[in-house]
Amino acid sequence: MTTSGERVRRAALELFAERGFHGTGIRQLAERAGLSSASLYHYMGTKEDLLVELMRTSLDRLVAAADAVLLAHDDPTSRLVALVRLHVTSHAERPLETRVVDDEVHALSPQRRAEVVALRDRYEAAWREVIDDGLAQGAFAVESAAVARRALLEMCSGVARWFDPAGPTALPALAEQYAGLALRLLGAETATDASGPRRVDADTPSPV
Amino acid sequence: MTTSGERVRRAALELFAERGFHGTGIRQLAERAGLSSASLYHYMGTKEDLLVELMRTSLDRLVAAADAVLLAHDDPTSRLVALVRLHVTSHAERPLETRVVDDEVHALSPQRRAEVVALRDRYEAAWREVIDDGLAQGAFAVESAAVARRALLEMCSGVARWFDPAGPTALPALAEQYAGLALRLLGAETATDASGPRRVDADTPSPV
DNA sequence: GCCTCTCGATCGATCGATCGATAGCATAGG
DNA sequence: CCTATGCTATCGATCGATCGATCGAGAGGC
Repeated sequence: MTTSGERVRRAALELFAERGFHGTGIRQLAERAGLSSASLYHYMGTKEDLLVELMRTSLDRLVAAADAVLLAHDDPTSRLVALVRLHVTSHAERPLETRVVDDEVHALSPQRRAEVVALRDRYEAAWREVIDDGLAQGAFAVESAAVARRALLEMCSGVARWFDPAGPTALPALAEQYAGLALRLLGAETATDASGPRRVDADTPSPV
Repeated sequence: MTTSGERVRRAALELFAERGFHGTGIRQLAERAGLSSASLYHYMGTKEDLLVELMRTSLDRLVAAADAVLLAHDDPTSRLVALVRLHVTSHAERPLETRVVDDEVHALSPQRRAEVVALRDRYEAAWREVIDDGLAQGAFAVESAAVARRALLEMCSGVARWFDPAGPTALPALAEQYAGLALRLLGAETATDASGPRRVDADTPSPV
């Protein structure tokens, strides 16, 4: 059984992802959730509160998963592979959440935005640590760690905008491809074979 | 001298990029342009017409520049480097245009969206051709041309969201870095040195 | 006397949000 | 067992504000 509260959140997720926060009206939200617009307010604060809640839920999970990755792995290469798998998998499996998080930050008031951005920064700090360590240890070789990190994050986030579960590439294979692309981009020394996927950490279960 | 029409377009560009299409009101637009909301309509059709015009202008330039790249270069490697330079440079120099194009497509009605998406697809077709050719000729080595193309485009587009002209990396150097990252990601055979920038085509002037 | 440009006033529609009321269900008091 | 009380869930009606857009009018140059 799904509760009305869950239906409200689901409706908001779908509509915010599809039409954007400002493009979604309270009445559309209510209709999608199967409620009147008045009843909506029994399950949420303001419309912005609802958006923040969706973002926080999504980012909390991502941050926790990233922390788990750092705990489960030691060397920068396997950590990076695990982070890429995590990011690609979660963006492909939850495109609505991640699209809302990535695209609707601008709709938040300054205070709420700061809160959400702080969470996002905490997540990206894991990437920063891994890439910096890899550079310091000589496992990676790039001119700028900051540039490489941003390039990698944007590249992996894009998956949420085009991945189709019914498409030619299954998700696990896609995550492996991205891990290989990321290692090559970083100049990882293990990347000598130009075409095959890299199986640095094949027996780790999907962390999301 | 700047005409009122130019000021309207500039205001729309800034506000659509900052607050989004649906987050920008006609009256904000007018205030930023230094006009009344009624006068606005002397220089535009509907608000959506204005958005489409901004997108088309930006995409037309991008498509023309990509076509010029294909004309000016023959082999896939130098073509790809030129495309990356073009994309990164234009996204860094015109972050407002590119953010509007990349983020506000969802605000368009189906017909207008189809028109804009067709333009964007025409641009991306240049990337597809270059990557497919490079794979066929053995210059690149990736599992999936489609995956690599999307990863590259997302990675390069992200520049518009964070590049700071006053930051530590100047734009030409950044474009070179991205060209190097892209070649490594594609498994280009020339990418043997792991750290230095690649100067495959250093004497081509910036095409945007 | 047209043509370009600008504006105040205002249109109907929709916005996010709140109100008081009602129905259903639980639990406690007699 | 009955009913009084209180809590959860729901809604129609409506609030003031703002939305995108239009109107007729005026100002100024050609």
